[in-house]
Amino acid sequence: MKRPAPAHPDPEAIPKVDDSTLRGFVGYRMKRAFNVIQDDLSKTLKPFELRMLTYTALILIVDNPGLRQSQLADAMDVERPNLVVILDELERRELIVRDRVPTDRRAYALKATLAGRRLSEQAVAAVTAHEDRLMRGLDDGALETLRHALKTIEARKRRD
Amino acid sequence: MKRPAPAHPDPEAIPKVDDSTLRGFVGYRMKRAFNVIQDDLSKTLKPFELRMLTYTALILIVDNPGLRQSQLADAMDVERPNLVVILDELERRELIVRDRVPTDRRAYALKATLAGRRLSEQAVAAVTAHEDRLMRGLDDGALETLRHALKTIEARKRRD
DNA sequence: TATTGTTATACTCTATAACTATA
DNA sequence: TATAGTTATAGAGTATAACAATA
Repeated sequence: MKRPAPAHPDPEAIPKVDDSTLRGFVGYRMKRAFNVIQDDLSKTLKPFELRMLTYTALILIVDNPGLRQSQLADAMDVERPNLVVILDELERRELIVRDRVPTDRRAYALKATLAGRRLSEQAVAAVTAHEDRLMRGLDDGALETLRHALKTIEARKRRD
Repeated sequence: MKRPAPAHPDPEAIPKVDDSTLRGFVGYRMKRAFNVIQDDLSKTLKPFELRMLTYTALILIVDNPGLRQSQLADAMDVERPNLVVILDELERRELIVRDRVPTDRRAYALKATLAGRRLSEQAVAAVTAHEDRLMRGLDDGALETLRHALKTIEARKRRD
């Protein structure tokens, strides 16, 4: 019986889409690179039932005990309302607590529980392995230049 | 022995949130840098009533006349259904047309109209200026290293 | 049977306005 | 009045299943 033709019998038969105009832009390349990182990060965090946002929030709370929600929202560059559901999820899983601040009863002091600190430790180890995997092929000099370039771009942030 | 001298003796100076753990990850820096690029790009494209996705689609259609929707979706790394509304918008604005392919009546050959080519030309010029602004401060060597690093990361894409 | 484009749907991320309880 | 956290809501972006027309 006739087998269906192989997907790519001839490399010339599948003309690659020309994205040379877009390739000229760092933003285009960064979006594509970040998509790869994000995809791999999601898979890395899956076993811990964490997403990028819940992971980021957890680490920042572990590293900054007593943080207010508004400070965390500011640090994460998200609006306050969007943080609520993220913290609800971490609190429900008993990874963090929202302690009332005695001196300002409007605010909460965010703290990680022991379980939260343990999970963050494991997650950081997994994400470190994920980064090592993705950055393989870049030497120390290239990595340092990359970090510096990203910091420079971040510093161009508009506040209008 | 120097004390860490505060920039100005401001008692209201809020302590910065410590994100040193996250700063260790390129992914975190890239998300923050990309947010800045995306914000600025949105403002840059606003006068043309384009978003990142409609802009990307338009450029690829201009540069690849006759492209199929499935090829474009593949090139843009989006699922086919999500492309439909993007193309609907470009078609409604008469920037592109969906021509039937005579040899395969299931498919559409995407082509930019004259208006589409003109708009894409203007948009590319504006985005070029936006990139020049954002990348200011990076010398040619750093930029080249950045491009290469992003390509290397993109190439780590998983296909599972 | 497989593929192209489509519809319907759902989930995540993000942004704004308005509310509450404090200050 | 102003601020911290919340609720409600809406708009993007993304992913999957299922369908009609065509191969």
